[in-house]
Amino acid sequence: MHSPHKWRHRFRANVSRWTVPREIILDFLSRTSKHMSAKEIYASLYRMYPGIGLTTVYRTLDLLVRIGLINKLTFGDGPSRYEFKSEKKNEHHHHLLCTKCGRIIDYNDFMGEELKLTKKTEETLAKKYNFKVQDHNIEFYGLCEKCQ
Amino acid sequence: MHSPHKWRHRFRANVSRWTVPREIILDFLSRTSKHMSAKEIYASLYRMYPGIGLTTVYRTLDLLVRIGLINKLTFGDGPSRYEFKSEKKNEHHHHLLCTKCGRIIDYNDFMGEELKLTKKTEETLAKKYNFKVQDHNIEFYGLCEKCQ
DNA sequence: AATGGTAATGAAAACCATTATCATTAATAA
DNA sequence: TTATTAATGATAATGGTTTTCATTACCATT
Ligand SMILES: [Mn+2]
Ligand SMILES: [Mn+2]
Ligand SMILES: [Zn+2]
Ligand SMILES: [Zn+2]
Repeated sequence: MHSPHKWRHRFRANVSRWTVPREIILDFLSRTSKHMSAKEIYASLYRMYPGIGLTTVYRTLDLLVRIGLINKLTFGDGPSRYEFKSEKKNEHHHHLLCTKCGRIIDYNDFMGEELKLTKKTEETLAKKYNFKVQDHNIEFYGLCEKCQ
Repeated sequence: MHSPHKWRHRFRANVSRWTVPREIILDFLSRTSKHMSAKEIYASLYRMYPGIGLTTVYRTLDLLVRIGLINKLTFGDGPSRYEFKSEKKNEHHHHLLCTKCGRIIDYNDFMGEELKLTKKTEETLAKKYNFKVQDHNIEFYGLCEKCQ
């Protein structure tokens, strides 16, 4: 697995080596739309690649977050979950979380309005609290179709 | 500690008993504006009430969240934090989180605009995904005054 | 006020996600 | 090819939270 790959340069730029486990994990995440925990990723990969340890999954996920290729999602219950971050600018999205069954729904409606609100908020909060906003997170809690 | 208290009926309504540890913990939270972890609450109470166990703090916090008297905040790093939920309608607020030092800043600017956005979002998402929104959370990540 | 049924408590152990350790392996530059 | 050193993976350790279980204390009913 030494073929040139579209993400290889991102690792170089971050003084990190392009390794087999990293490619496998990143490739796996890029092909799923699920929000998976480290253990779930480990288990999914185990059948095909039993050599990859859970520790390496954790370390790789941490690196991918630092590099900016994936998002780490921490909802109140259970383990952290991860999702591939699409490079397409219009695929920025947030989540609906079912408080009963735990279902996670992506949505990207209202991104225009949201951008307007967040931009305005960021500017004013920067002045008022001298706080430099880098990112934001919005989530809605409630009951999904099946659970209400 | 058997005096009638303004929160006592909330416990009754939830088939829960009004106990000394519960009153102490709730009273403590209602008097601080900090966002504290279970262990921090336990430690704060220990001097005056060394009889209250950490387990009871966890259980009481869980109950208070269920009853709706406090909020549980789970930022990615470290333990969950808790804050008293003000009964005043205009004190709904969100958080600015410093990614460097962990500082948490409350803000309640733009609540008008926010309400407009969230209401609109809730309505449309209810139709589109048949999802019944109960609550929402917004947070901004960045660098606080001291850390930039 | 006394009683009894049962929820709540607290100490300890268990649980579980995540991180640290360390000997071994493998990616990269020379 | 070789040397350097980052990355890996098995294992142990960590730390927040939950479970267990014997004891205590609410509180509805006498
Ligand atoms: Mn998503
Ligand atoms: Mn707050
Ligand atoms: Zn559901
Ligand atoms: Zn800071």
